[in-house]
Amino acid sequence: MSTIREVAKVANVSVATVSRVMNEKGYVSEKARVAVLQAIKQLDYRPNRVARSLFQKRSGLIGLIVPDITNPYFPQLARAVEDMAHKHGYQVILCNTDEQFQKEHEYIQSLEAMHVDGLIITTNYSNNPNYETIEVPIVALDRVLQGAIPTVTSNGYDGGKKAAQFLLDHGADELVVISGPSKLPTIKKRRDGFEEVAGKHLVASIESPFHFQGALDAANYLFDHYTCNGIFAANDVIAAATIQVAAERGIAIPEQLQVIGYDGIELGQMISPPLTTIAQPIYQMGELAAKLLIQRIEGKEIAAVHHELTVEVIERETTKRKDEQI
Amino acid sequence: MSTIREVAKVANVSVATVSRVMNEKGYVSEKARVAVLQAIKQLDYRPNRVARSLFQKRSGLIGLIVPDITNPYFPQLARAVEDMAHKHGYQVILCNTDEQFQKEHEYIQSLEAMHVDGLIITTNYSNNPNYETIEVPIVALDRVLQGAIPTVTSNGYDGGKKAAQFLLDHGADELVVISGPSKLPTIKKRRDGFEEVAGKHLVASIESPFHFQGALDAANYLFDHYTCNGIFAANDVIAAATIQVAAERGIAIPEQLQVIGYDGIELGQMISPPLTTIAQPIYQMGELAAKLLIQRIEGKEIAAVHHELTVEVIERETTKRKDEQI
DNA sequence: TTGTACGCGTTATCAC
DNA sequence: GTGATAACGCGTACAA
Repeated sequence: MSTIREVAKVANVSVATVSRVMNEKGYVSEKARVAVLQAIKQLDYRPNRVARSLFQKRSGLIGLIVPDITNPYFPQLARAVEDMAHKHGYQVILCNTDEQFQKEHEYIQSLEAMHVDGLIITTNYSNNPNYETIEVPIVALDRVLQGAIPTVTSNGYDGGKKAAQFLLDHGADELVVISGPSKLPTIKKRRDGFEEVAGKHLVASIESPFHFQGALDAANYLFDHYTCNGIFAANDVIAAATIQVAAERGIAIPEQLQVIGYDGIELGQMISPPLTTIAQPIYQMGELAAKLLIQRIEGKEIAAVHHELTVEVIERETTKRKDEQI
Repeated sequence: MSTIREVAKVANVSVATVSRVMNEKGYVSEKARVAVLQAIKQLDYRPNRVARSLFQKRSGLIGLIVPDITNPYFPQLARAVEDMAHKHGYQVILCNTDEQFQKEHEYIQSLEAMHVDGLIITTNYSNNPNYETIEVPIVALDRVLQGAIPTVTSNGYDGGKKAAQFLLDHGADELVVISGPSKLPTIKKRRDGFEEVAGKHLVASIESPFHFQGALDAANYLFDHYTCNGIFAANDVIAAATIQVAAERGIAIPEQLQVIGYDGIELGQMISPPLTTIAQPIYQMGELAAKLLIQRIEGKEIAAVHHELTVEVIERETTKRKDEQI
């Protein structure tokens, strides 16, 4: 890899001139310009981003911290973040915390030490007081962080209410919610909204991990202990596990049991029957988070507001048709 | 963020001493050591990785280039790579090429310019002659690159053969393979293996994109033009789409049609009926690729060999039981 | 219009 | 044992 000095030598100018040509700053004669351009091409010169970062104190890197990349929700989010970042000339460093506080902490330290320009965080631990001490700009995505940190989520409370209303409207009257870990505020809201509308029709409210294997256990527990005809799962993976277990037990969906998920990931279309779900605008959420972050990075003061995007029901085949319910 | 100079000042020593303490190199008196440690703690000093990279010419970063992170196969791979990298003190930069040559090229340039220590590449374009000119160590994962580049794949040829044999053994005698883009050598092998064993039982061989939507189209095309009772899909996503379309058309699986996928991603367990598939050792592949890369980075000369891991059939419910077939 | 020289934060090589 | 000091490659005052 050649350096700016070699280019200067080949072009018979000084490094300053090369730099000026590269960054299109300051005056440089046409003759020098073409000589430099020529030399750059000849040597396949690309500026060393490390040295540049050191000087400029910006790295062009955005850290994206997710709890579990094998949960398909996060790749879709990551994809949106990456697209937007790429569009603005940033690169994304993706880190997996495994839901472990320790790993999250390590990654944040590490990313700060490598001078990322900003951080998008989709994990949170209520007992973590550190976010306020982080010097780089942060945006929280899908989860809510303490402190004055801009946040992007979907309206889970409304989503929960819509799910309950939808099930009731379609003839289910014994409702269950399989929530995720309720220590996550965004998750708790989904359950709260659901329970409020479900009212006296609520049969049970249980918790499940987000990963498929754990959700299978939760679903088995549910069917062992309760009977119901309408289930709201806190995410689509849990819904898929629920459907899987129902199928094993010979419970007909949607005839005997209606299921509605949350997220709107592609998985919902892949399973049979295709999943009715409360869809978050995942791509927009990722884009918005990235956009907010980049604005902050580039100096615009943005309010530490909470952006709560609306969700909508996508009706597929794990719920009854309106005309079937009668 | 405080610098080494500030630490030196607080501890009343020179920066050299601080550096020695940090890196545990060279002699330093116990008294100086505790003073430095004390100062480091007090200032919450962490060395600037950018400056360190500039000097050492290593960044502690590994670039991982994938074609599509929303295809669940790649997150599982990424997860393995990341775990192994993390274990050795490296961080992973994940980049999405969208199967576009242009983006891949940009990312590689960019990653080189930021002095990543190595590259793991899971995309390839037969018309890309550039890999040989890249200066950092490279390992190819799941795809085969030209030039003397170590490669990790699964034995797709054997996988294809196993799939055909399995279908034949379970009573299917009109076989179809829905392959992925055949310009990818690893994909082509799966098809070749299948076709060889299928022999005169092969009814059709069609191609499909890897993403779900495209695979739906391919499956519809298939059912419009051919009849068959055994399908081998080049990956699990295509298999899921095929099953979806079959369900829509009222084709009973596995009674009328048996389906076998390839990959062994978690999705296979999530769909109904659960998917019989040729499982790659995904996690091991990711680990191995990362391990090979790190070995090369750290100076060990490793042969540019092709590591081809074995695959195995995971029998689930999209194929008939042996005892049912009669 | 162009070149010299310095600083960014770190590590390594010398003298002391 | 320890402290100056010279790199690493880049960008930019400032002088020419």
